[in-house]
Amino acid sequence: MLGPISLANEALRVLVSNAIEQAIAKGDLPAPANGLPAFLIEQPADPTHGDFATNAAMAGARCFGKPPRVIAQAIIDNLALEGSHFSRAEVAGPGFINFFVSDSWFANVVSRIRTEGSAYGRTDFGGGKKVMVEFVSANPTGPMHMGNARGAAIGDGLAAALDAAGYNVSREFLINDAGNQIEKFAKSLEARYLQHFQGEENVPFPEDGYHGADIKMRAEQYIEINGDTLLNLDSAARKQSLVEFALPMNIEKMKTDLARYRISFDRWFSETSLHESGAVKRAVETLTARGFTYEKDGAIWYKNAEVQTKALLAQGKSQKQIDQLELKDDVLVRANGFPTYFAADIAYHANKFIDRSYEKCINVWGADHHGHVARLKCALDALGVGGDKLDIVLMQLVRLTSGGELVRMSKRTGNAITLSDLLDDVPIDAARFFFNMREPGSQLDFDLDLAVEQSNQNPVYYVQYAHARICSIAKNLAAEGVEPRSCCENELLLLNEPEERELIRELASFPEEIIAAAKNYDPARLTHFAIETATRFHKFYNACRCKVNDECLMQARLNLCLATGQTIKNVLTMLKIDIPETM
RNA sequence: GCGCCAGUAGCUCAGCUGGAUAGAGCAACUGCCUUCUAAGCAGUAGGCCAGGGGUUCGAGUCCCUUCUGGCGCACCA
Repeated sequence: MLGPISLANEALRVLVSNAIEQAIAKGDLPAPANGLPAFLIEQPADPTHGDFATNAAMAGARCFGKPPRVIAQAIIDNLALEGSHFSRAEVAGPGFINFFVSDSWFANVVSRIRTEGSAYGRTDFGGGKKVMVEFVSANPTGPMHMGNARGAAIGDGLAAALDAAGYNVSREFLINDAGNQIEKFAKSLEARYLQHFQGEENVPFPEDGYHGADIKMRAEQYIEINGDTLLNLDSAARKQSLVEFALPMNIEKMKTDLARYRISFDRWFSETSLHESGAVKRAVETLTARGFTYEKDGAIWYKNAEVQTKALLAQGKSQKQIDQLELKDDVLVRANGFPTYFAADIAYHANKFIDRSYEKCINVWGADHHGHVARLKCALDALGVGGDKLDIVLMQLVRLTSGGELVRMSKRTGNAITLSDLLDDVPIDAARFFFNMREPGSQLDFDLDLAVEQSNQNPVYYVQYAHARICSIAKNLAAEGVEPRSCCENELLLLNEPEERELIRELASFPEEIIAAAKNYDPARLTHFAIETATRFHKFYNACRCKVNDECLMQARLNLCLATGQTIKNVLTMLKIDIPETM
């Protein structure tokens, strides 16, 4: 089932195509040599230009060898609009053909929303395709930061859009509980532990260690429970005990923070499990068997330069352009026998696509990882997995501002602001909405003051307010004994004020907006839609009263209000934002 | 040096994959509550879409180039 806009689009495409063929058959237009021109159906920004428009006449100017306006008239003369959702068509501007939908189309939109209820907006566009969105995947050695907060909101919003667009979606968090940063974590914990007993000045802190207060806190927590029992152990055993104590606590903290942020993952996937199961080893072996590795300086290397060069040549890049990239090979297994993160990542994605048969995987990454994208995709091709099934959403970083100034540190802790700090200060609704207001690719300034402020400046309240107003209208009418009932088409046809039409038009675009959000990996479309819908409702509210003497008109407007409320509820539910009935 | 992302009103940003007179919000100014929530609405003002070339019926949108900013070019992840 498609949305009302798509249905009209498709119908219109057929009508215009038929009209062109009819015009040619009748001799109104010459038969083109190279087939019919490709044309677009679009929605004009200005409502006086109709509800839909096509550029068919302008697109066909060359192949028909006539001025666009003449072609447009020939198409209109051959249109068969009877029985369609369109009432009339006219030539406009340089040769657009503007179409006006019939009144019944608007009436149908309202009754459709009322019938579909919480399902309105959902389509089967995705055809149940199995997709995964992997997001956050924060380093478990410390607390989550603002970038994770944005990634969390974007990933969850994207997953919601894909779900509503008819995909079978899973949300996943990769726990990087292996590799070098865990070793750094261990060394840092050990140093803090020893410092507690032997004095800070007597125990050097590792230069590349984690200096955050959270490390010290975990060491102290360990001491509180287990005391000085680790002092007599060798370093390896000591570090193991500390990591086994601290890591689960950090992971648990991430889970509670994210739960507070209203995000739940279908799976928390452990990187360690890939090493333990032999999956990483197998991935390296497969690449070796396919001839994509070699040994040098005791390490196993992956022939990245060769594989990527081949891919770039296939894309039409010149050898000279490729030479400038100075592509380098990558280590898969270090000289000390430990696999690199790159090897683990290859194995992880093989696991997603082969072992778990995902048809598409989308990873939300910070922009600082972009250098990794092409490499990983090509490596998956080399492995025979199909790198084109992996898409990466690169998200630019977040800057916090307050009073127009950049905020770098939390006043409370003196450390970088964490997700936990953010959630203490900013309402969850505001945070979720804000982080989904900009497309992932643009840098984001997060204004702390604005997010906290409960005023008209804060768009999330603007949207919620529209819903609360609708609830209030229904409540007031109910108090006078007016209960909503379903309206017949003739009653809904009374909704013909410009503000009513504008509102309905916006509501009708919801399914398409969800599909666009899913297709473009841009959940910001959902917040934009929510704001635009609220705007049109507020305009309608000021122009049209629901409480009127004409019972039919009153019911029709009440139905429109309820349809609007339902739509706002549906979009806010996707974003996991509260839907208050009073404010 | 090479690559990726961006540059639109004083500020924060949209601009529906090339369409008609470039739009919102904030900040400034002017109006609208004895009738469904004024967290709202209506209006005024604000622009060389970073600069320059090109592609075509038509460019903020696509290509080339210069400038500016962010990020990246590890046996880190």
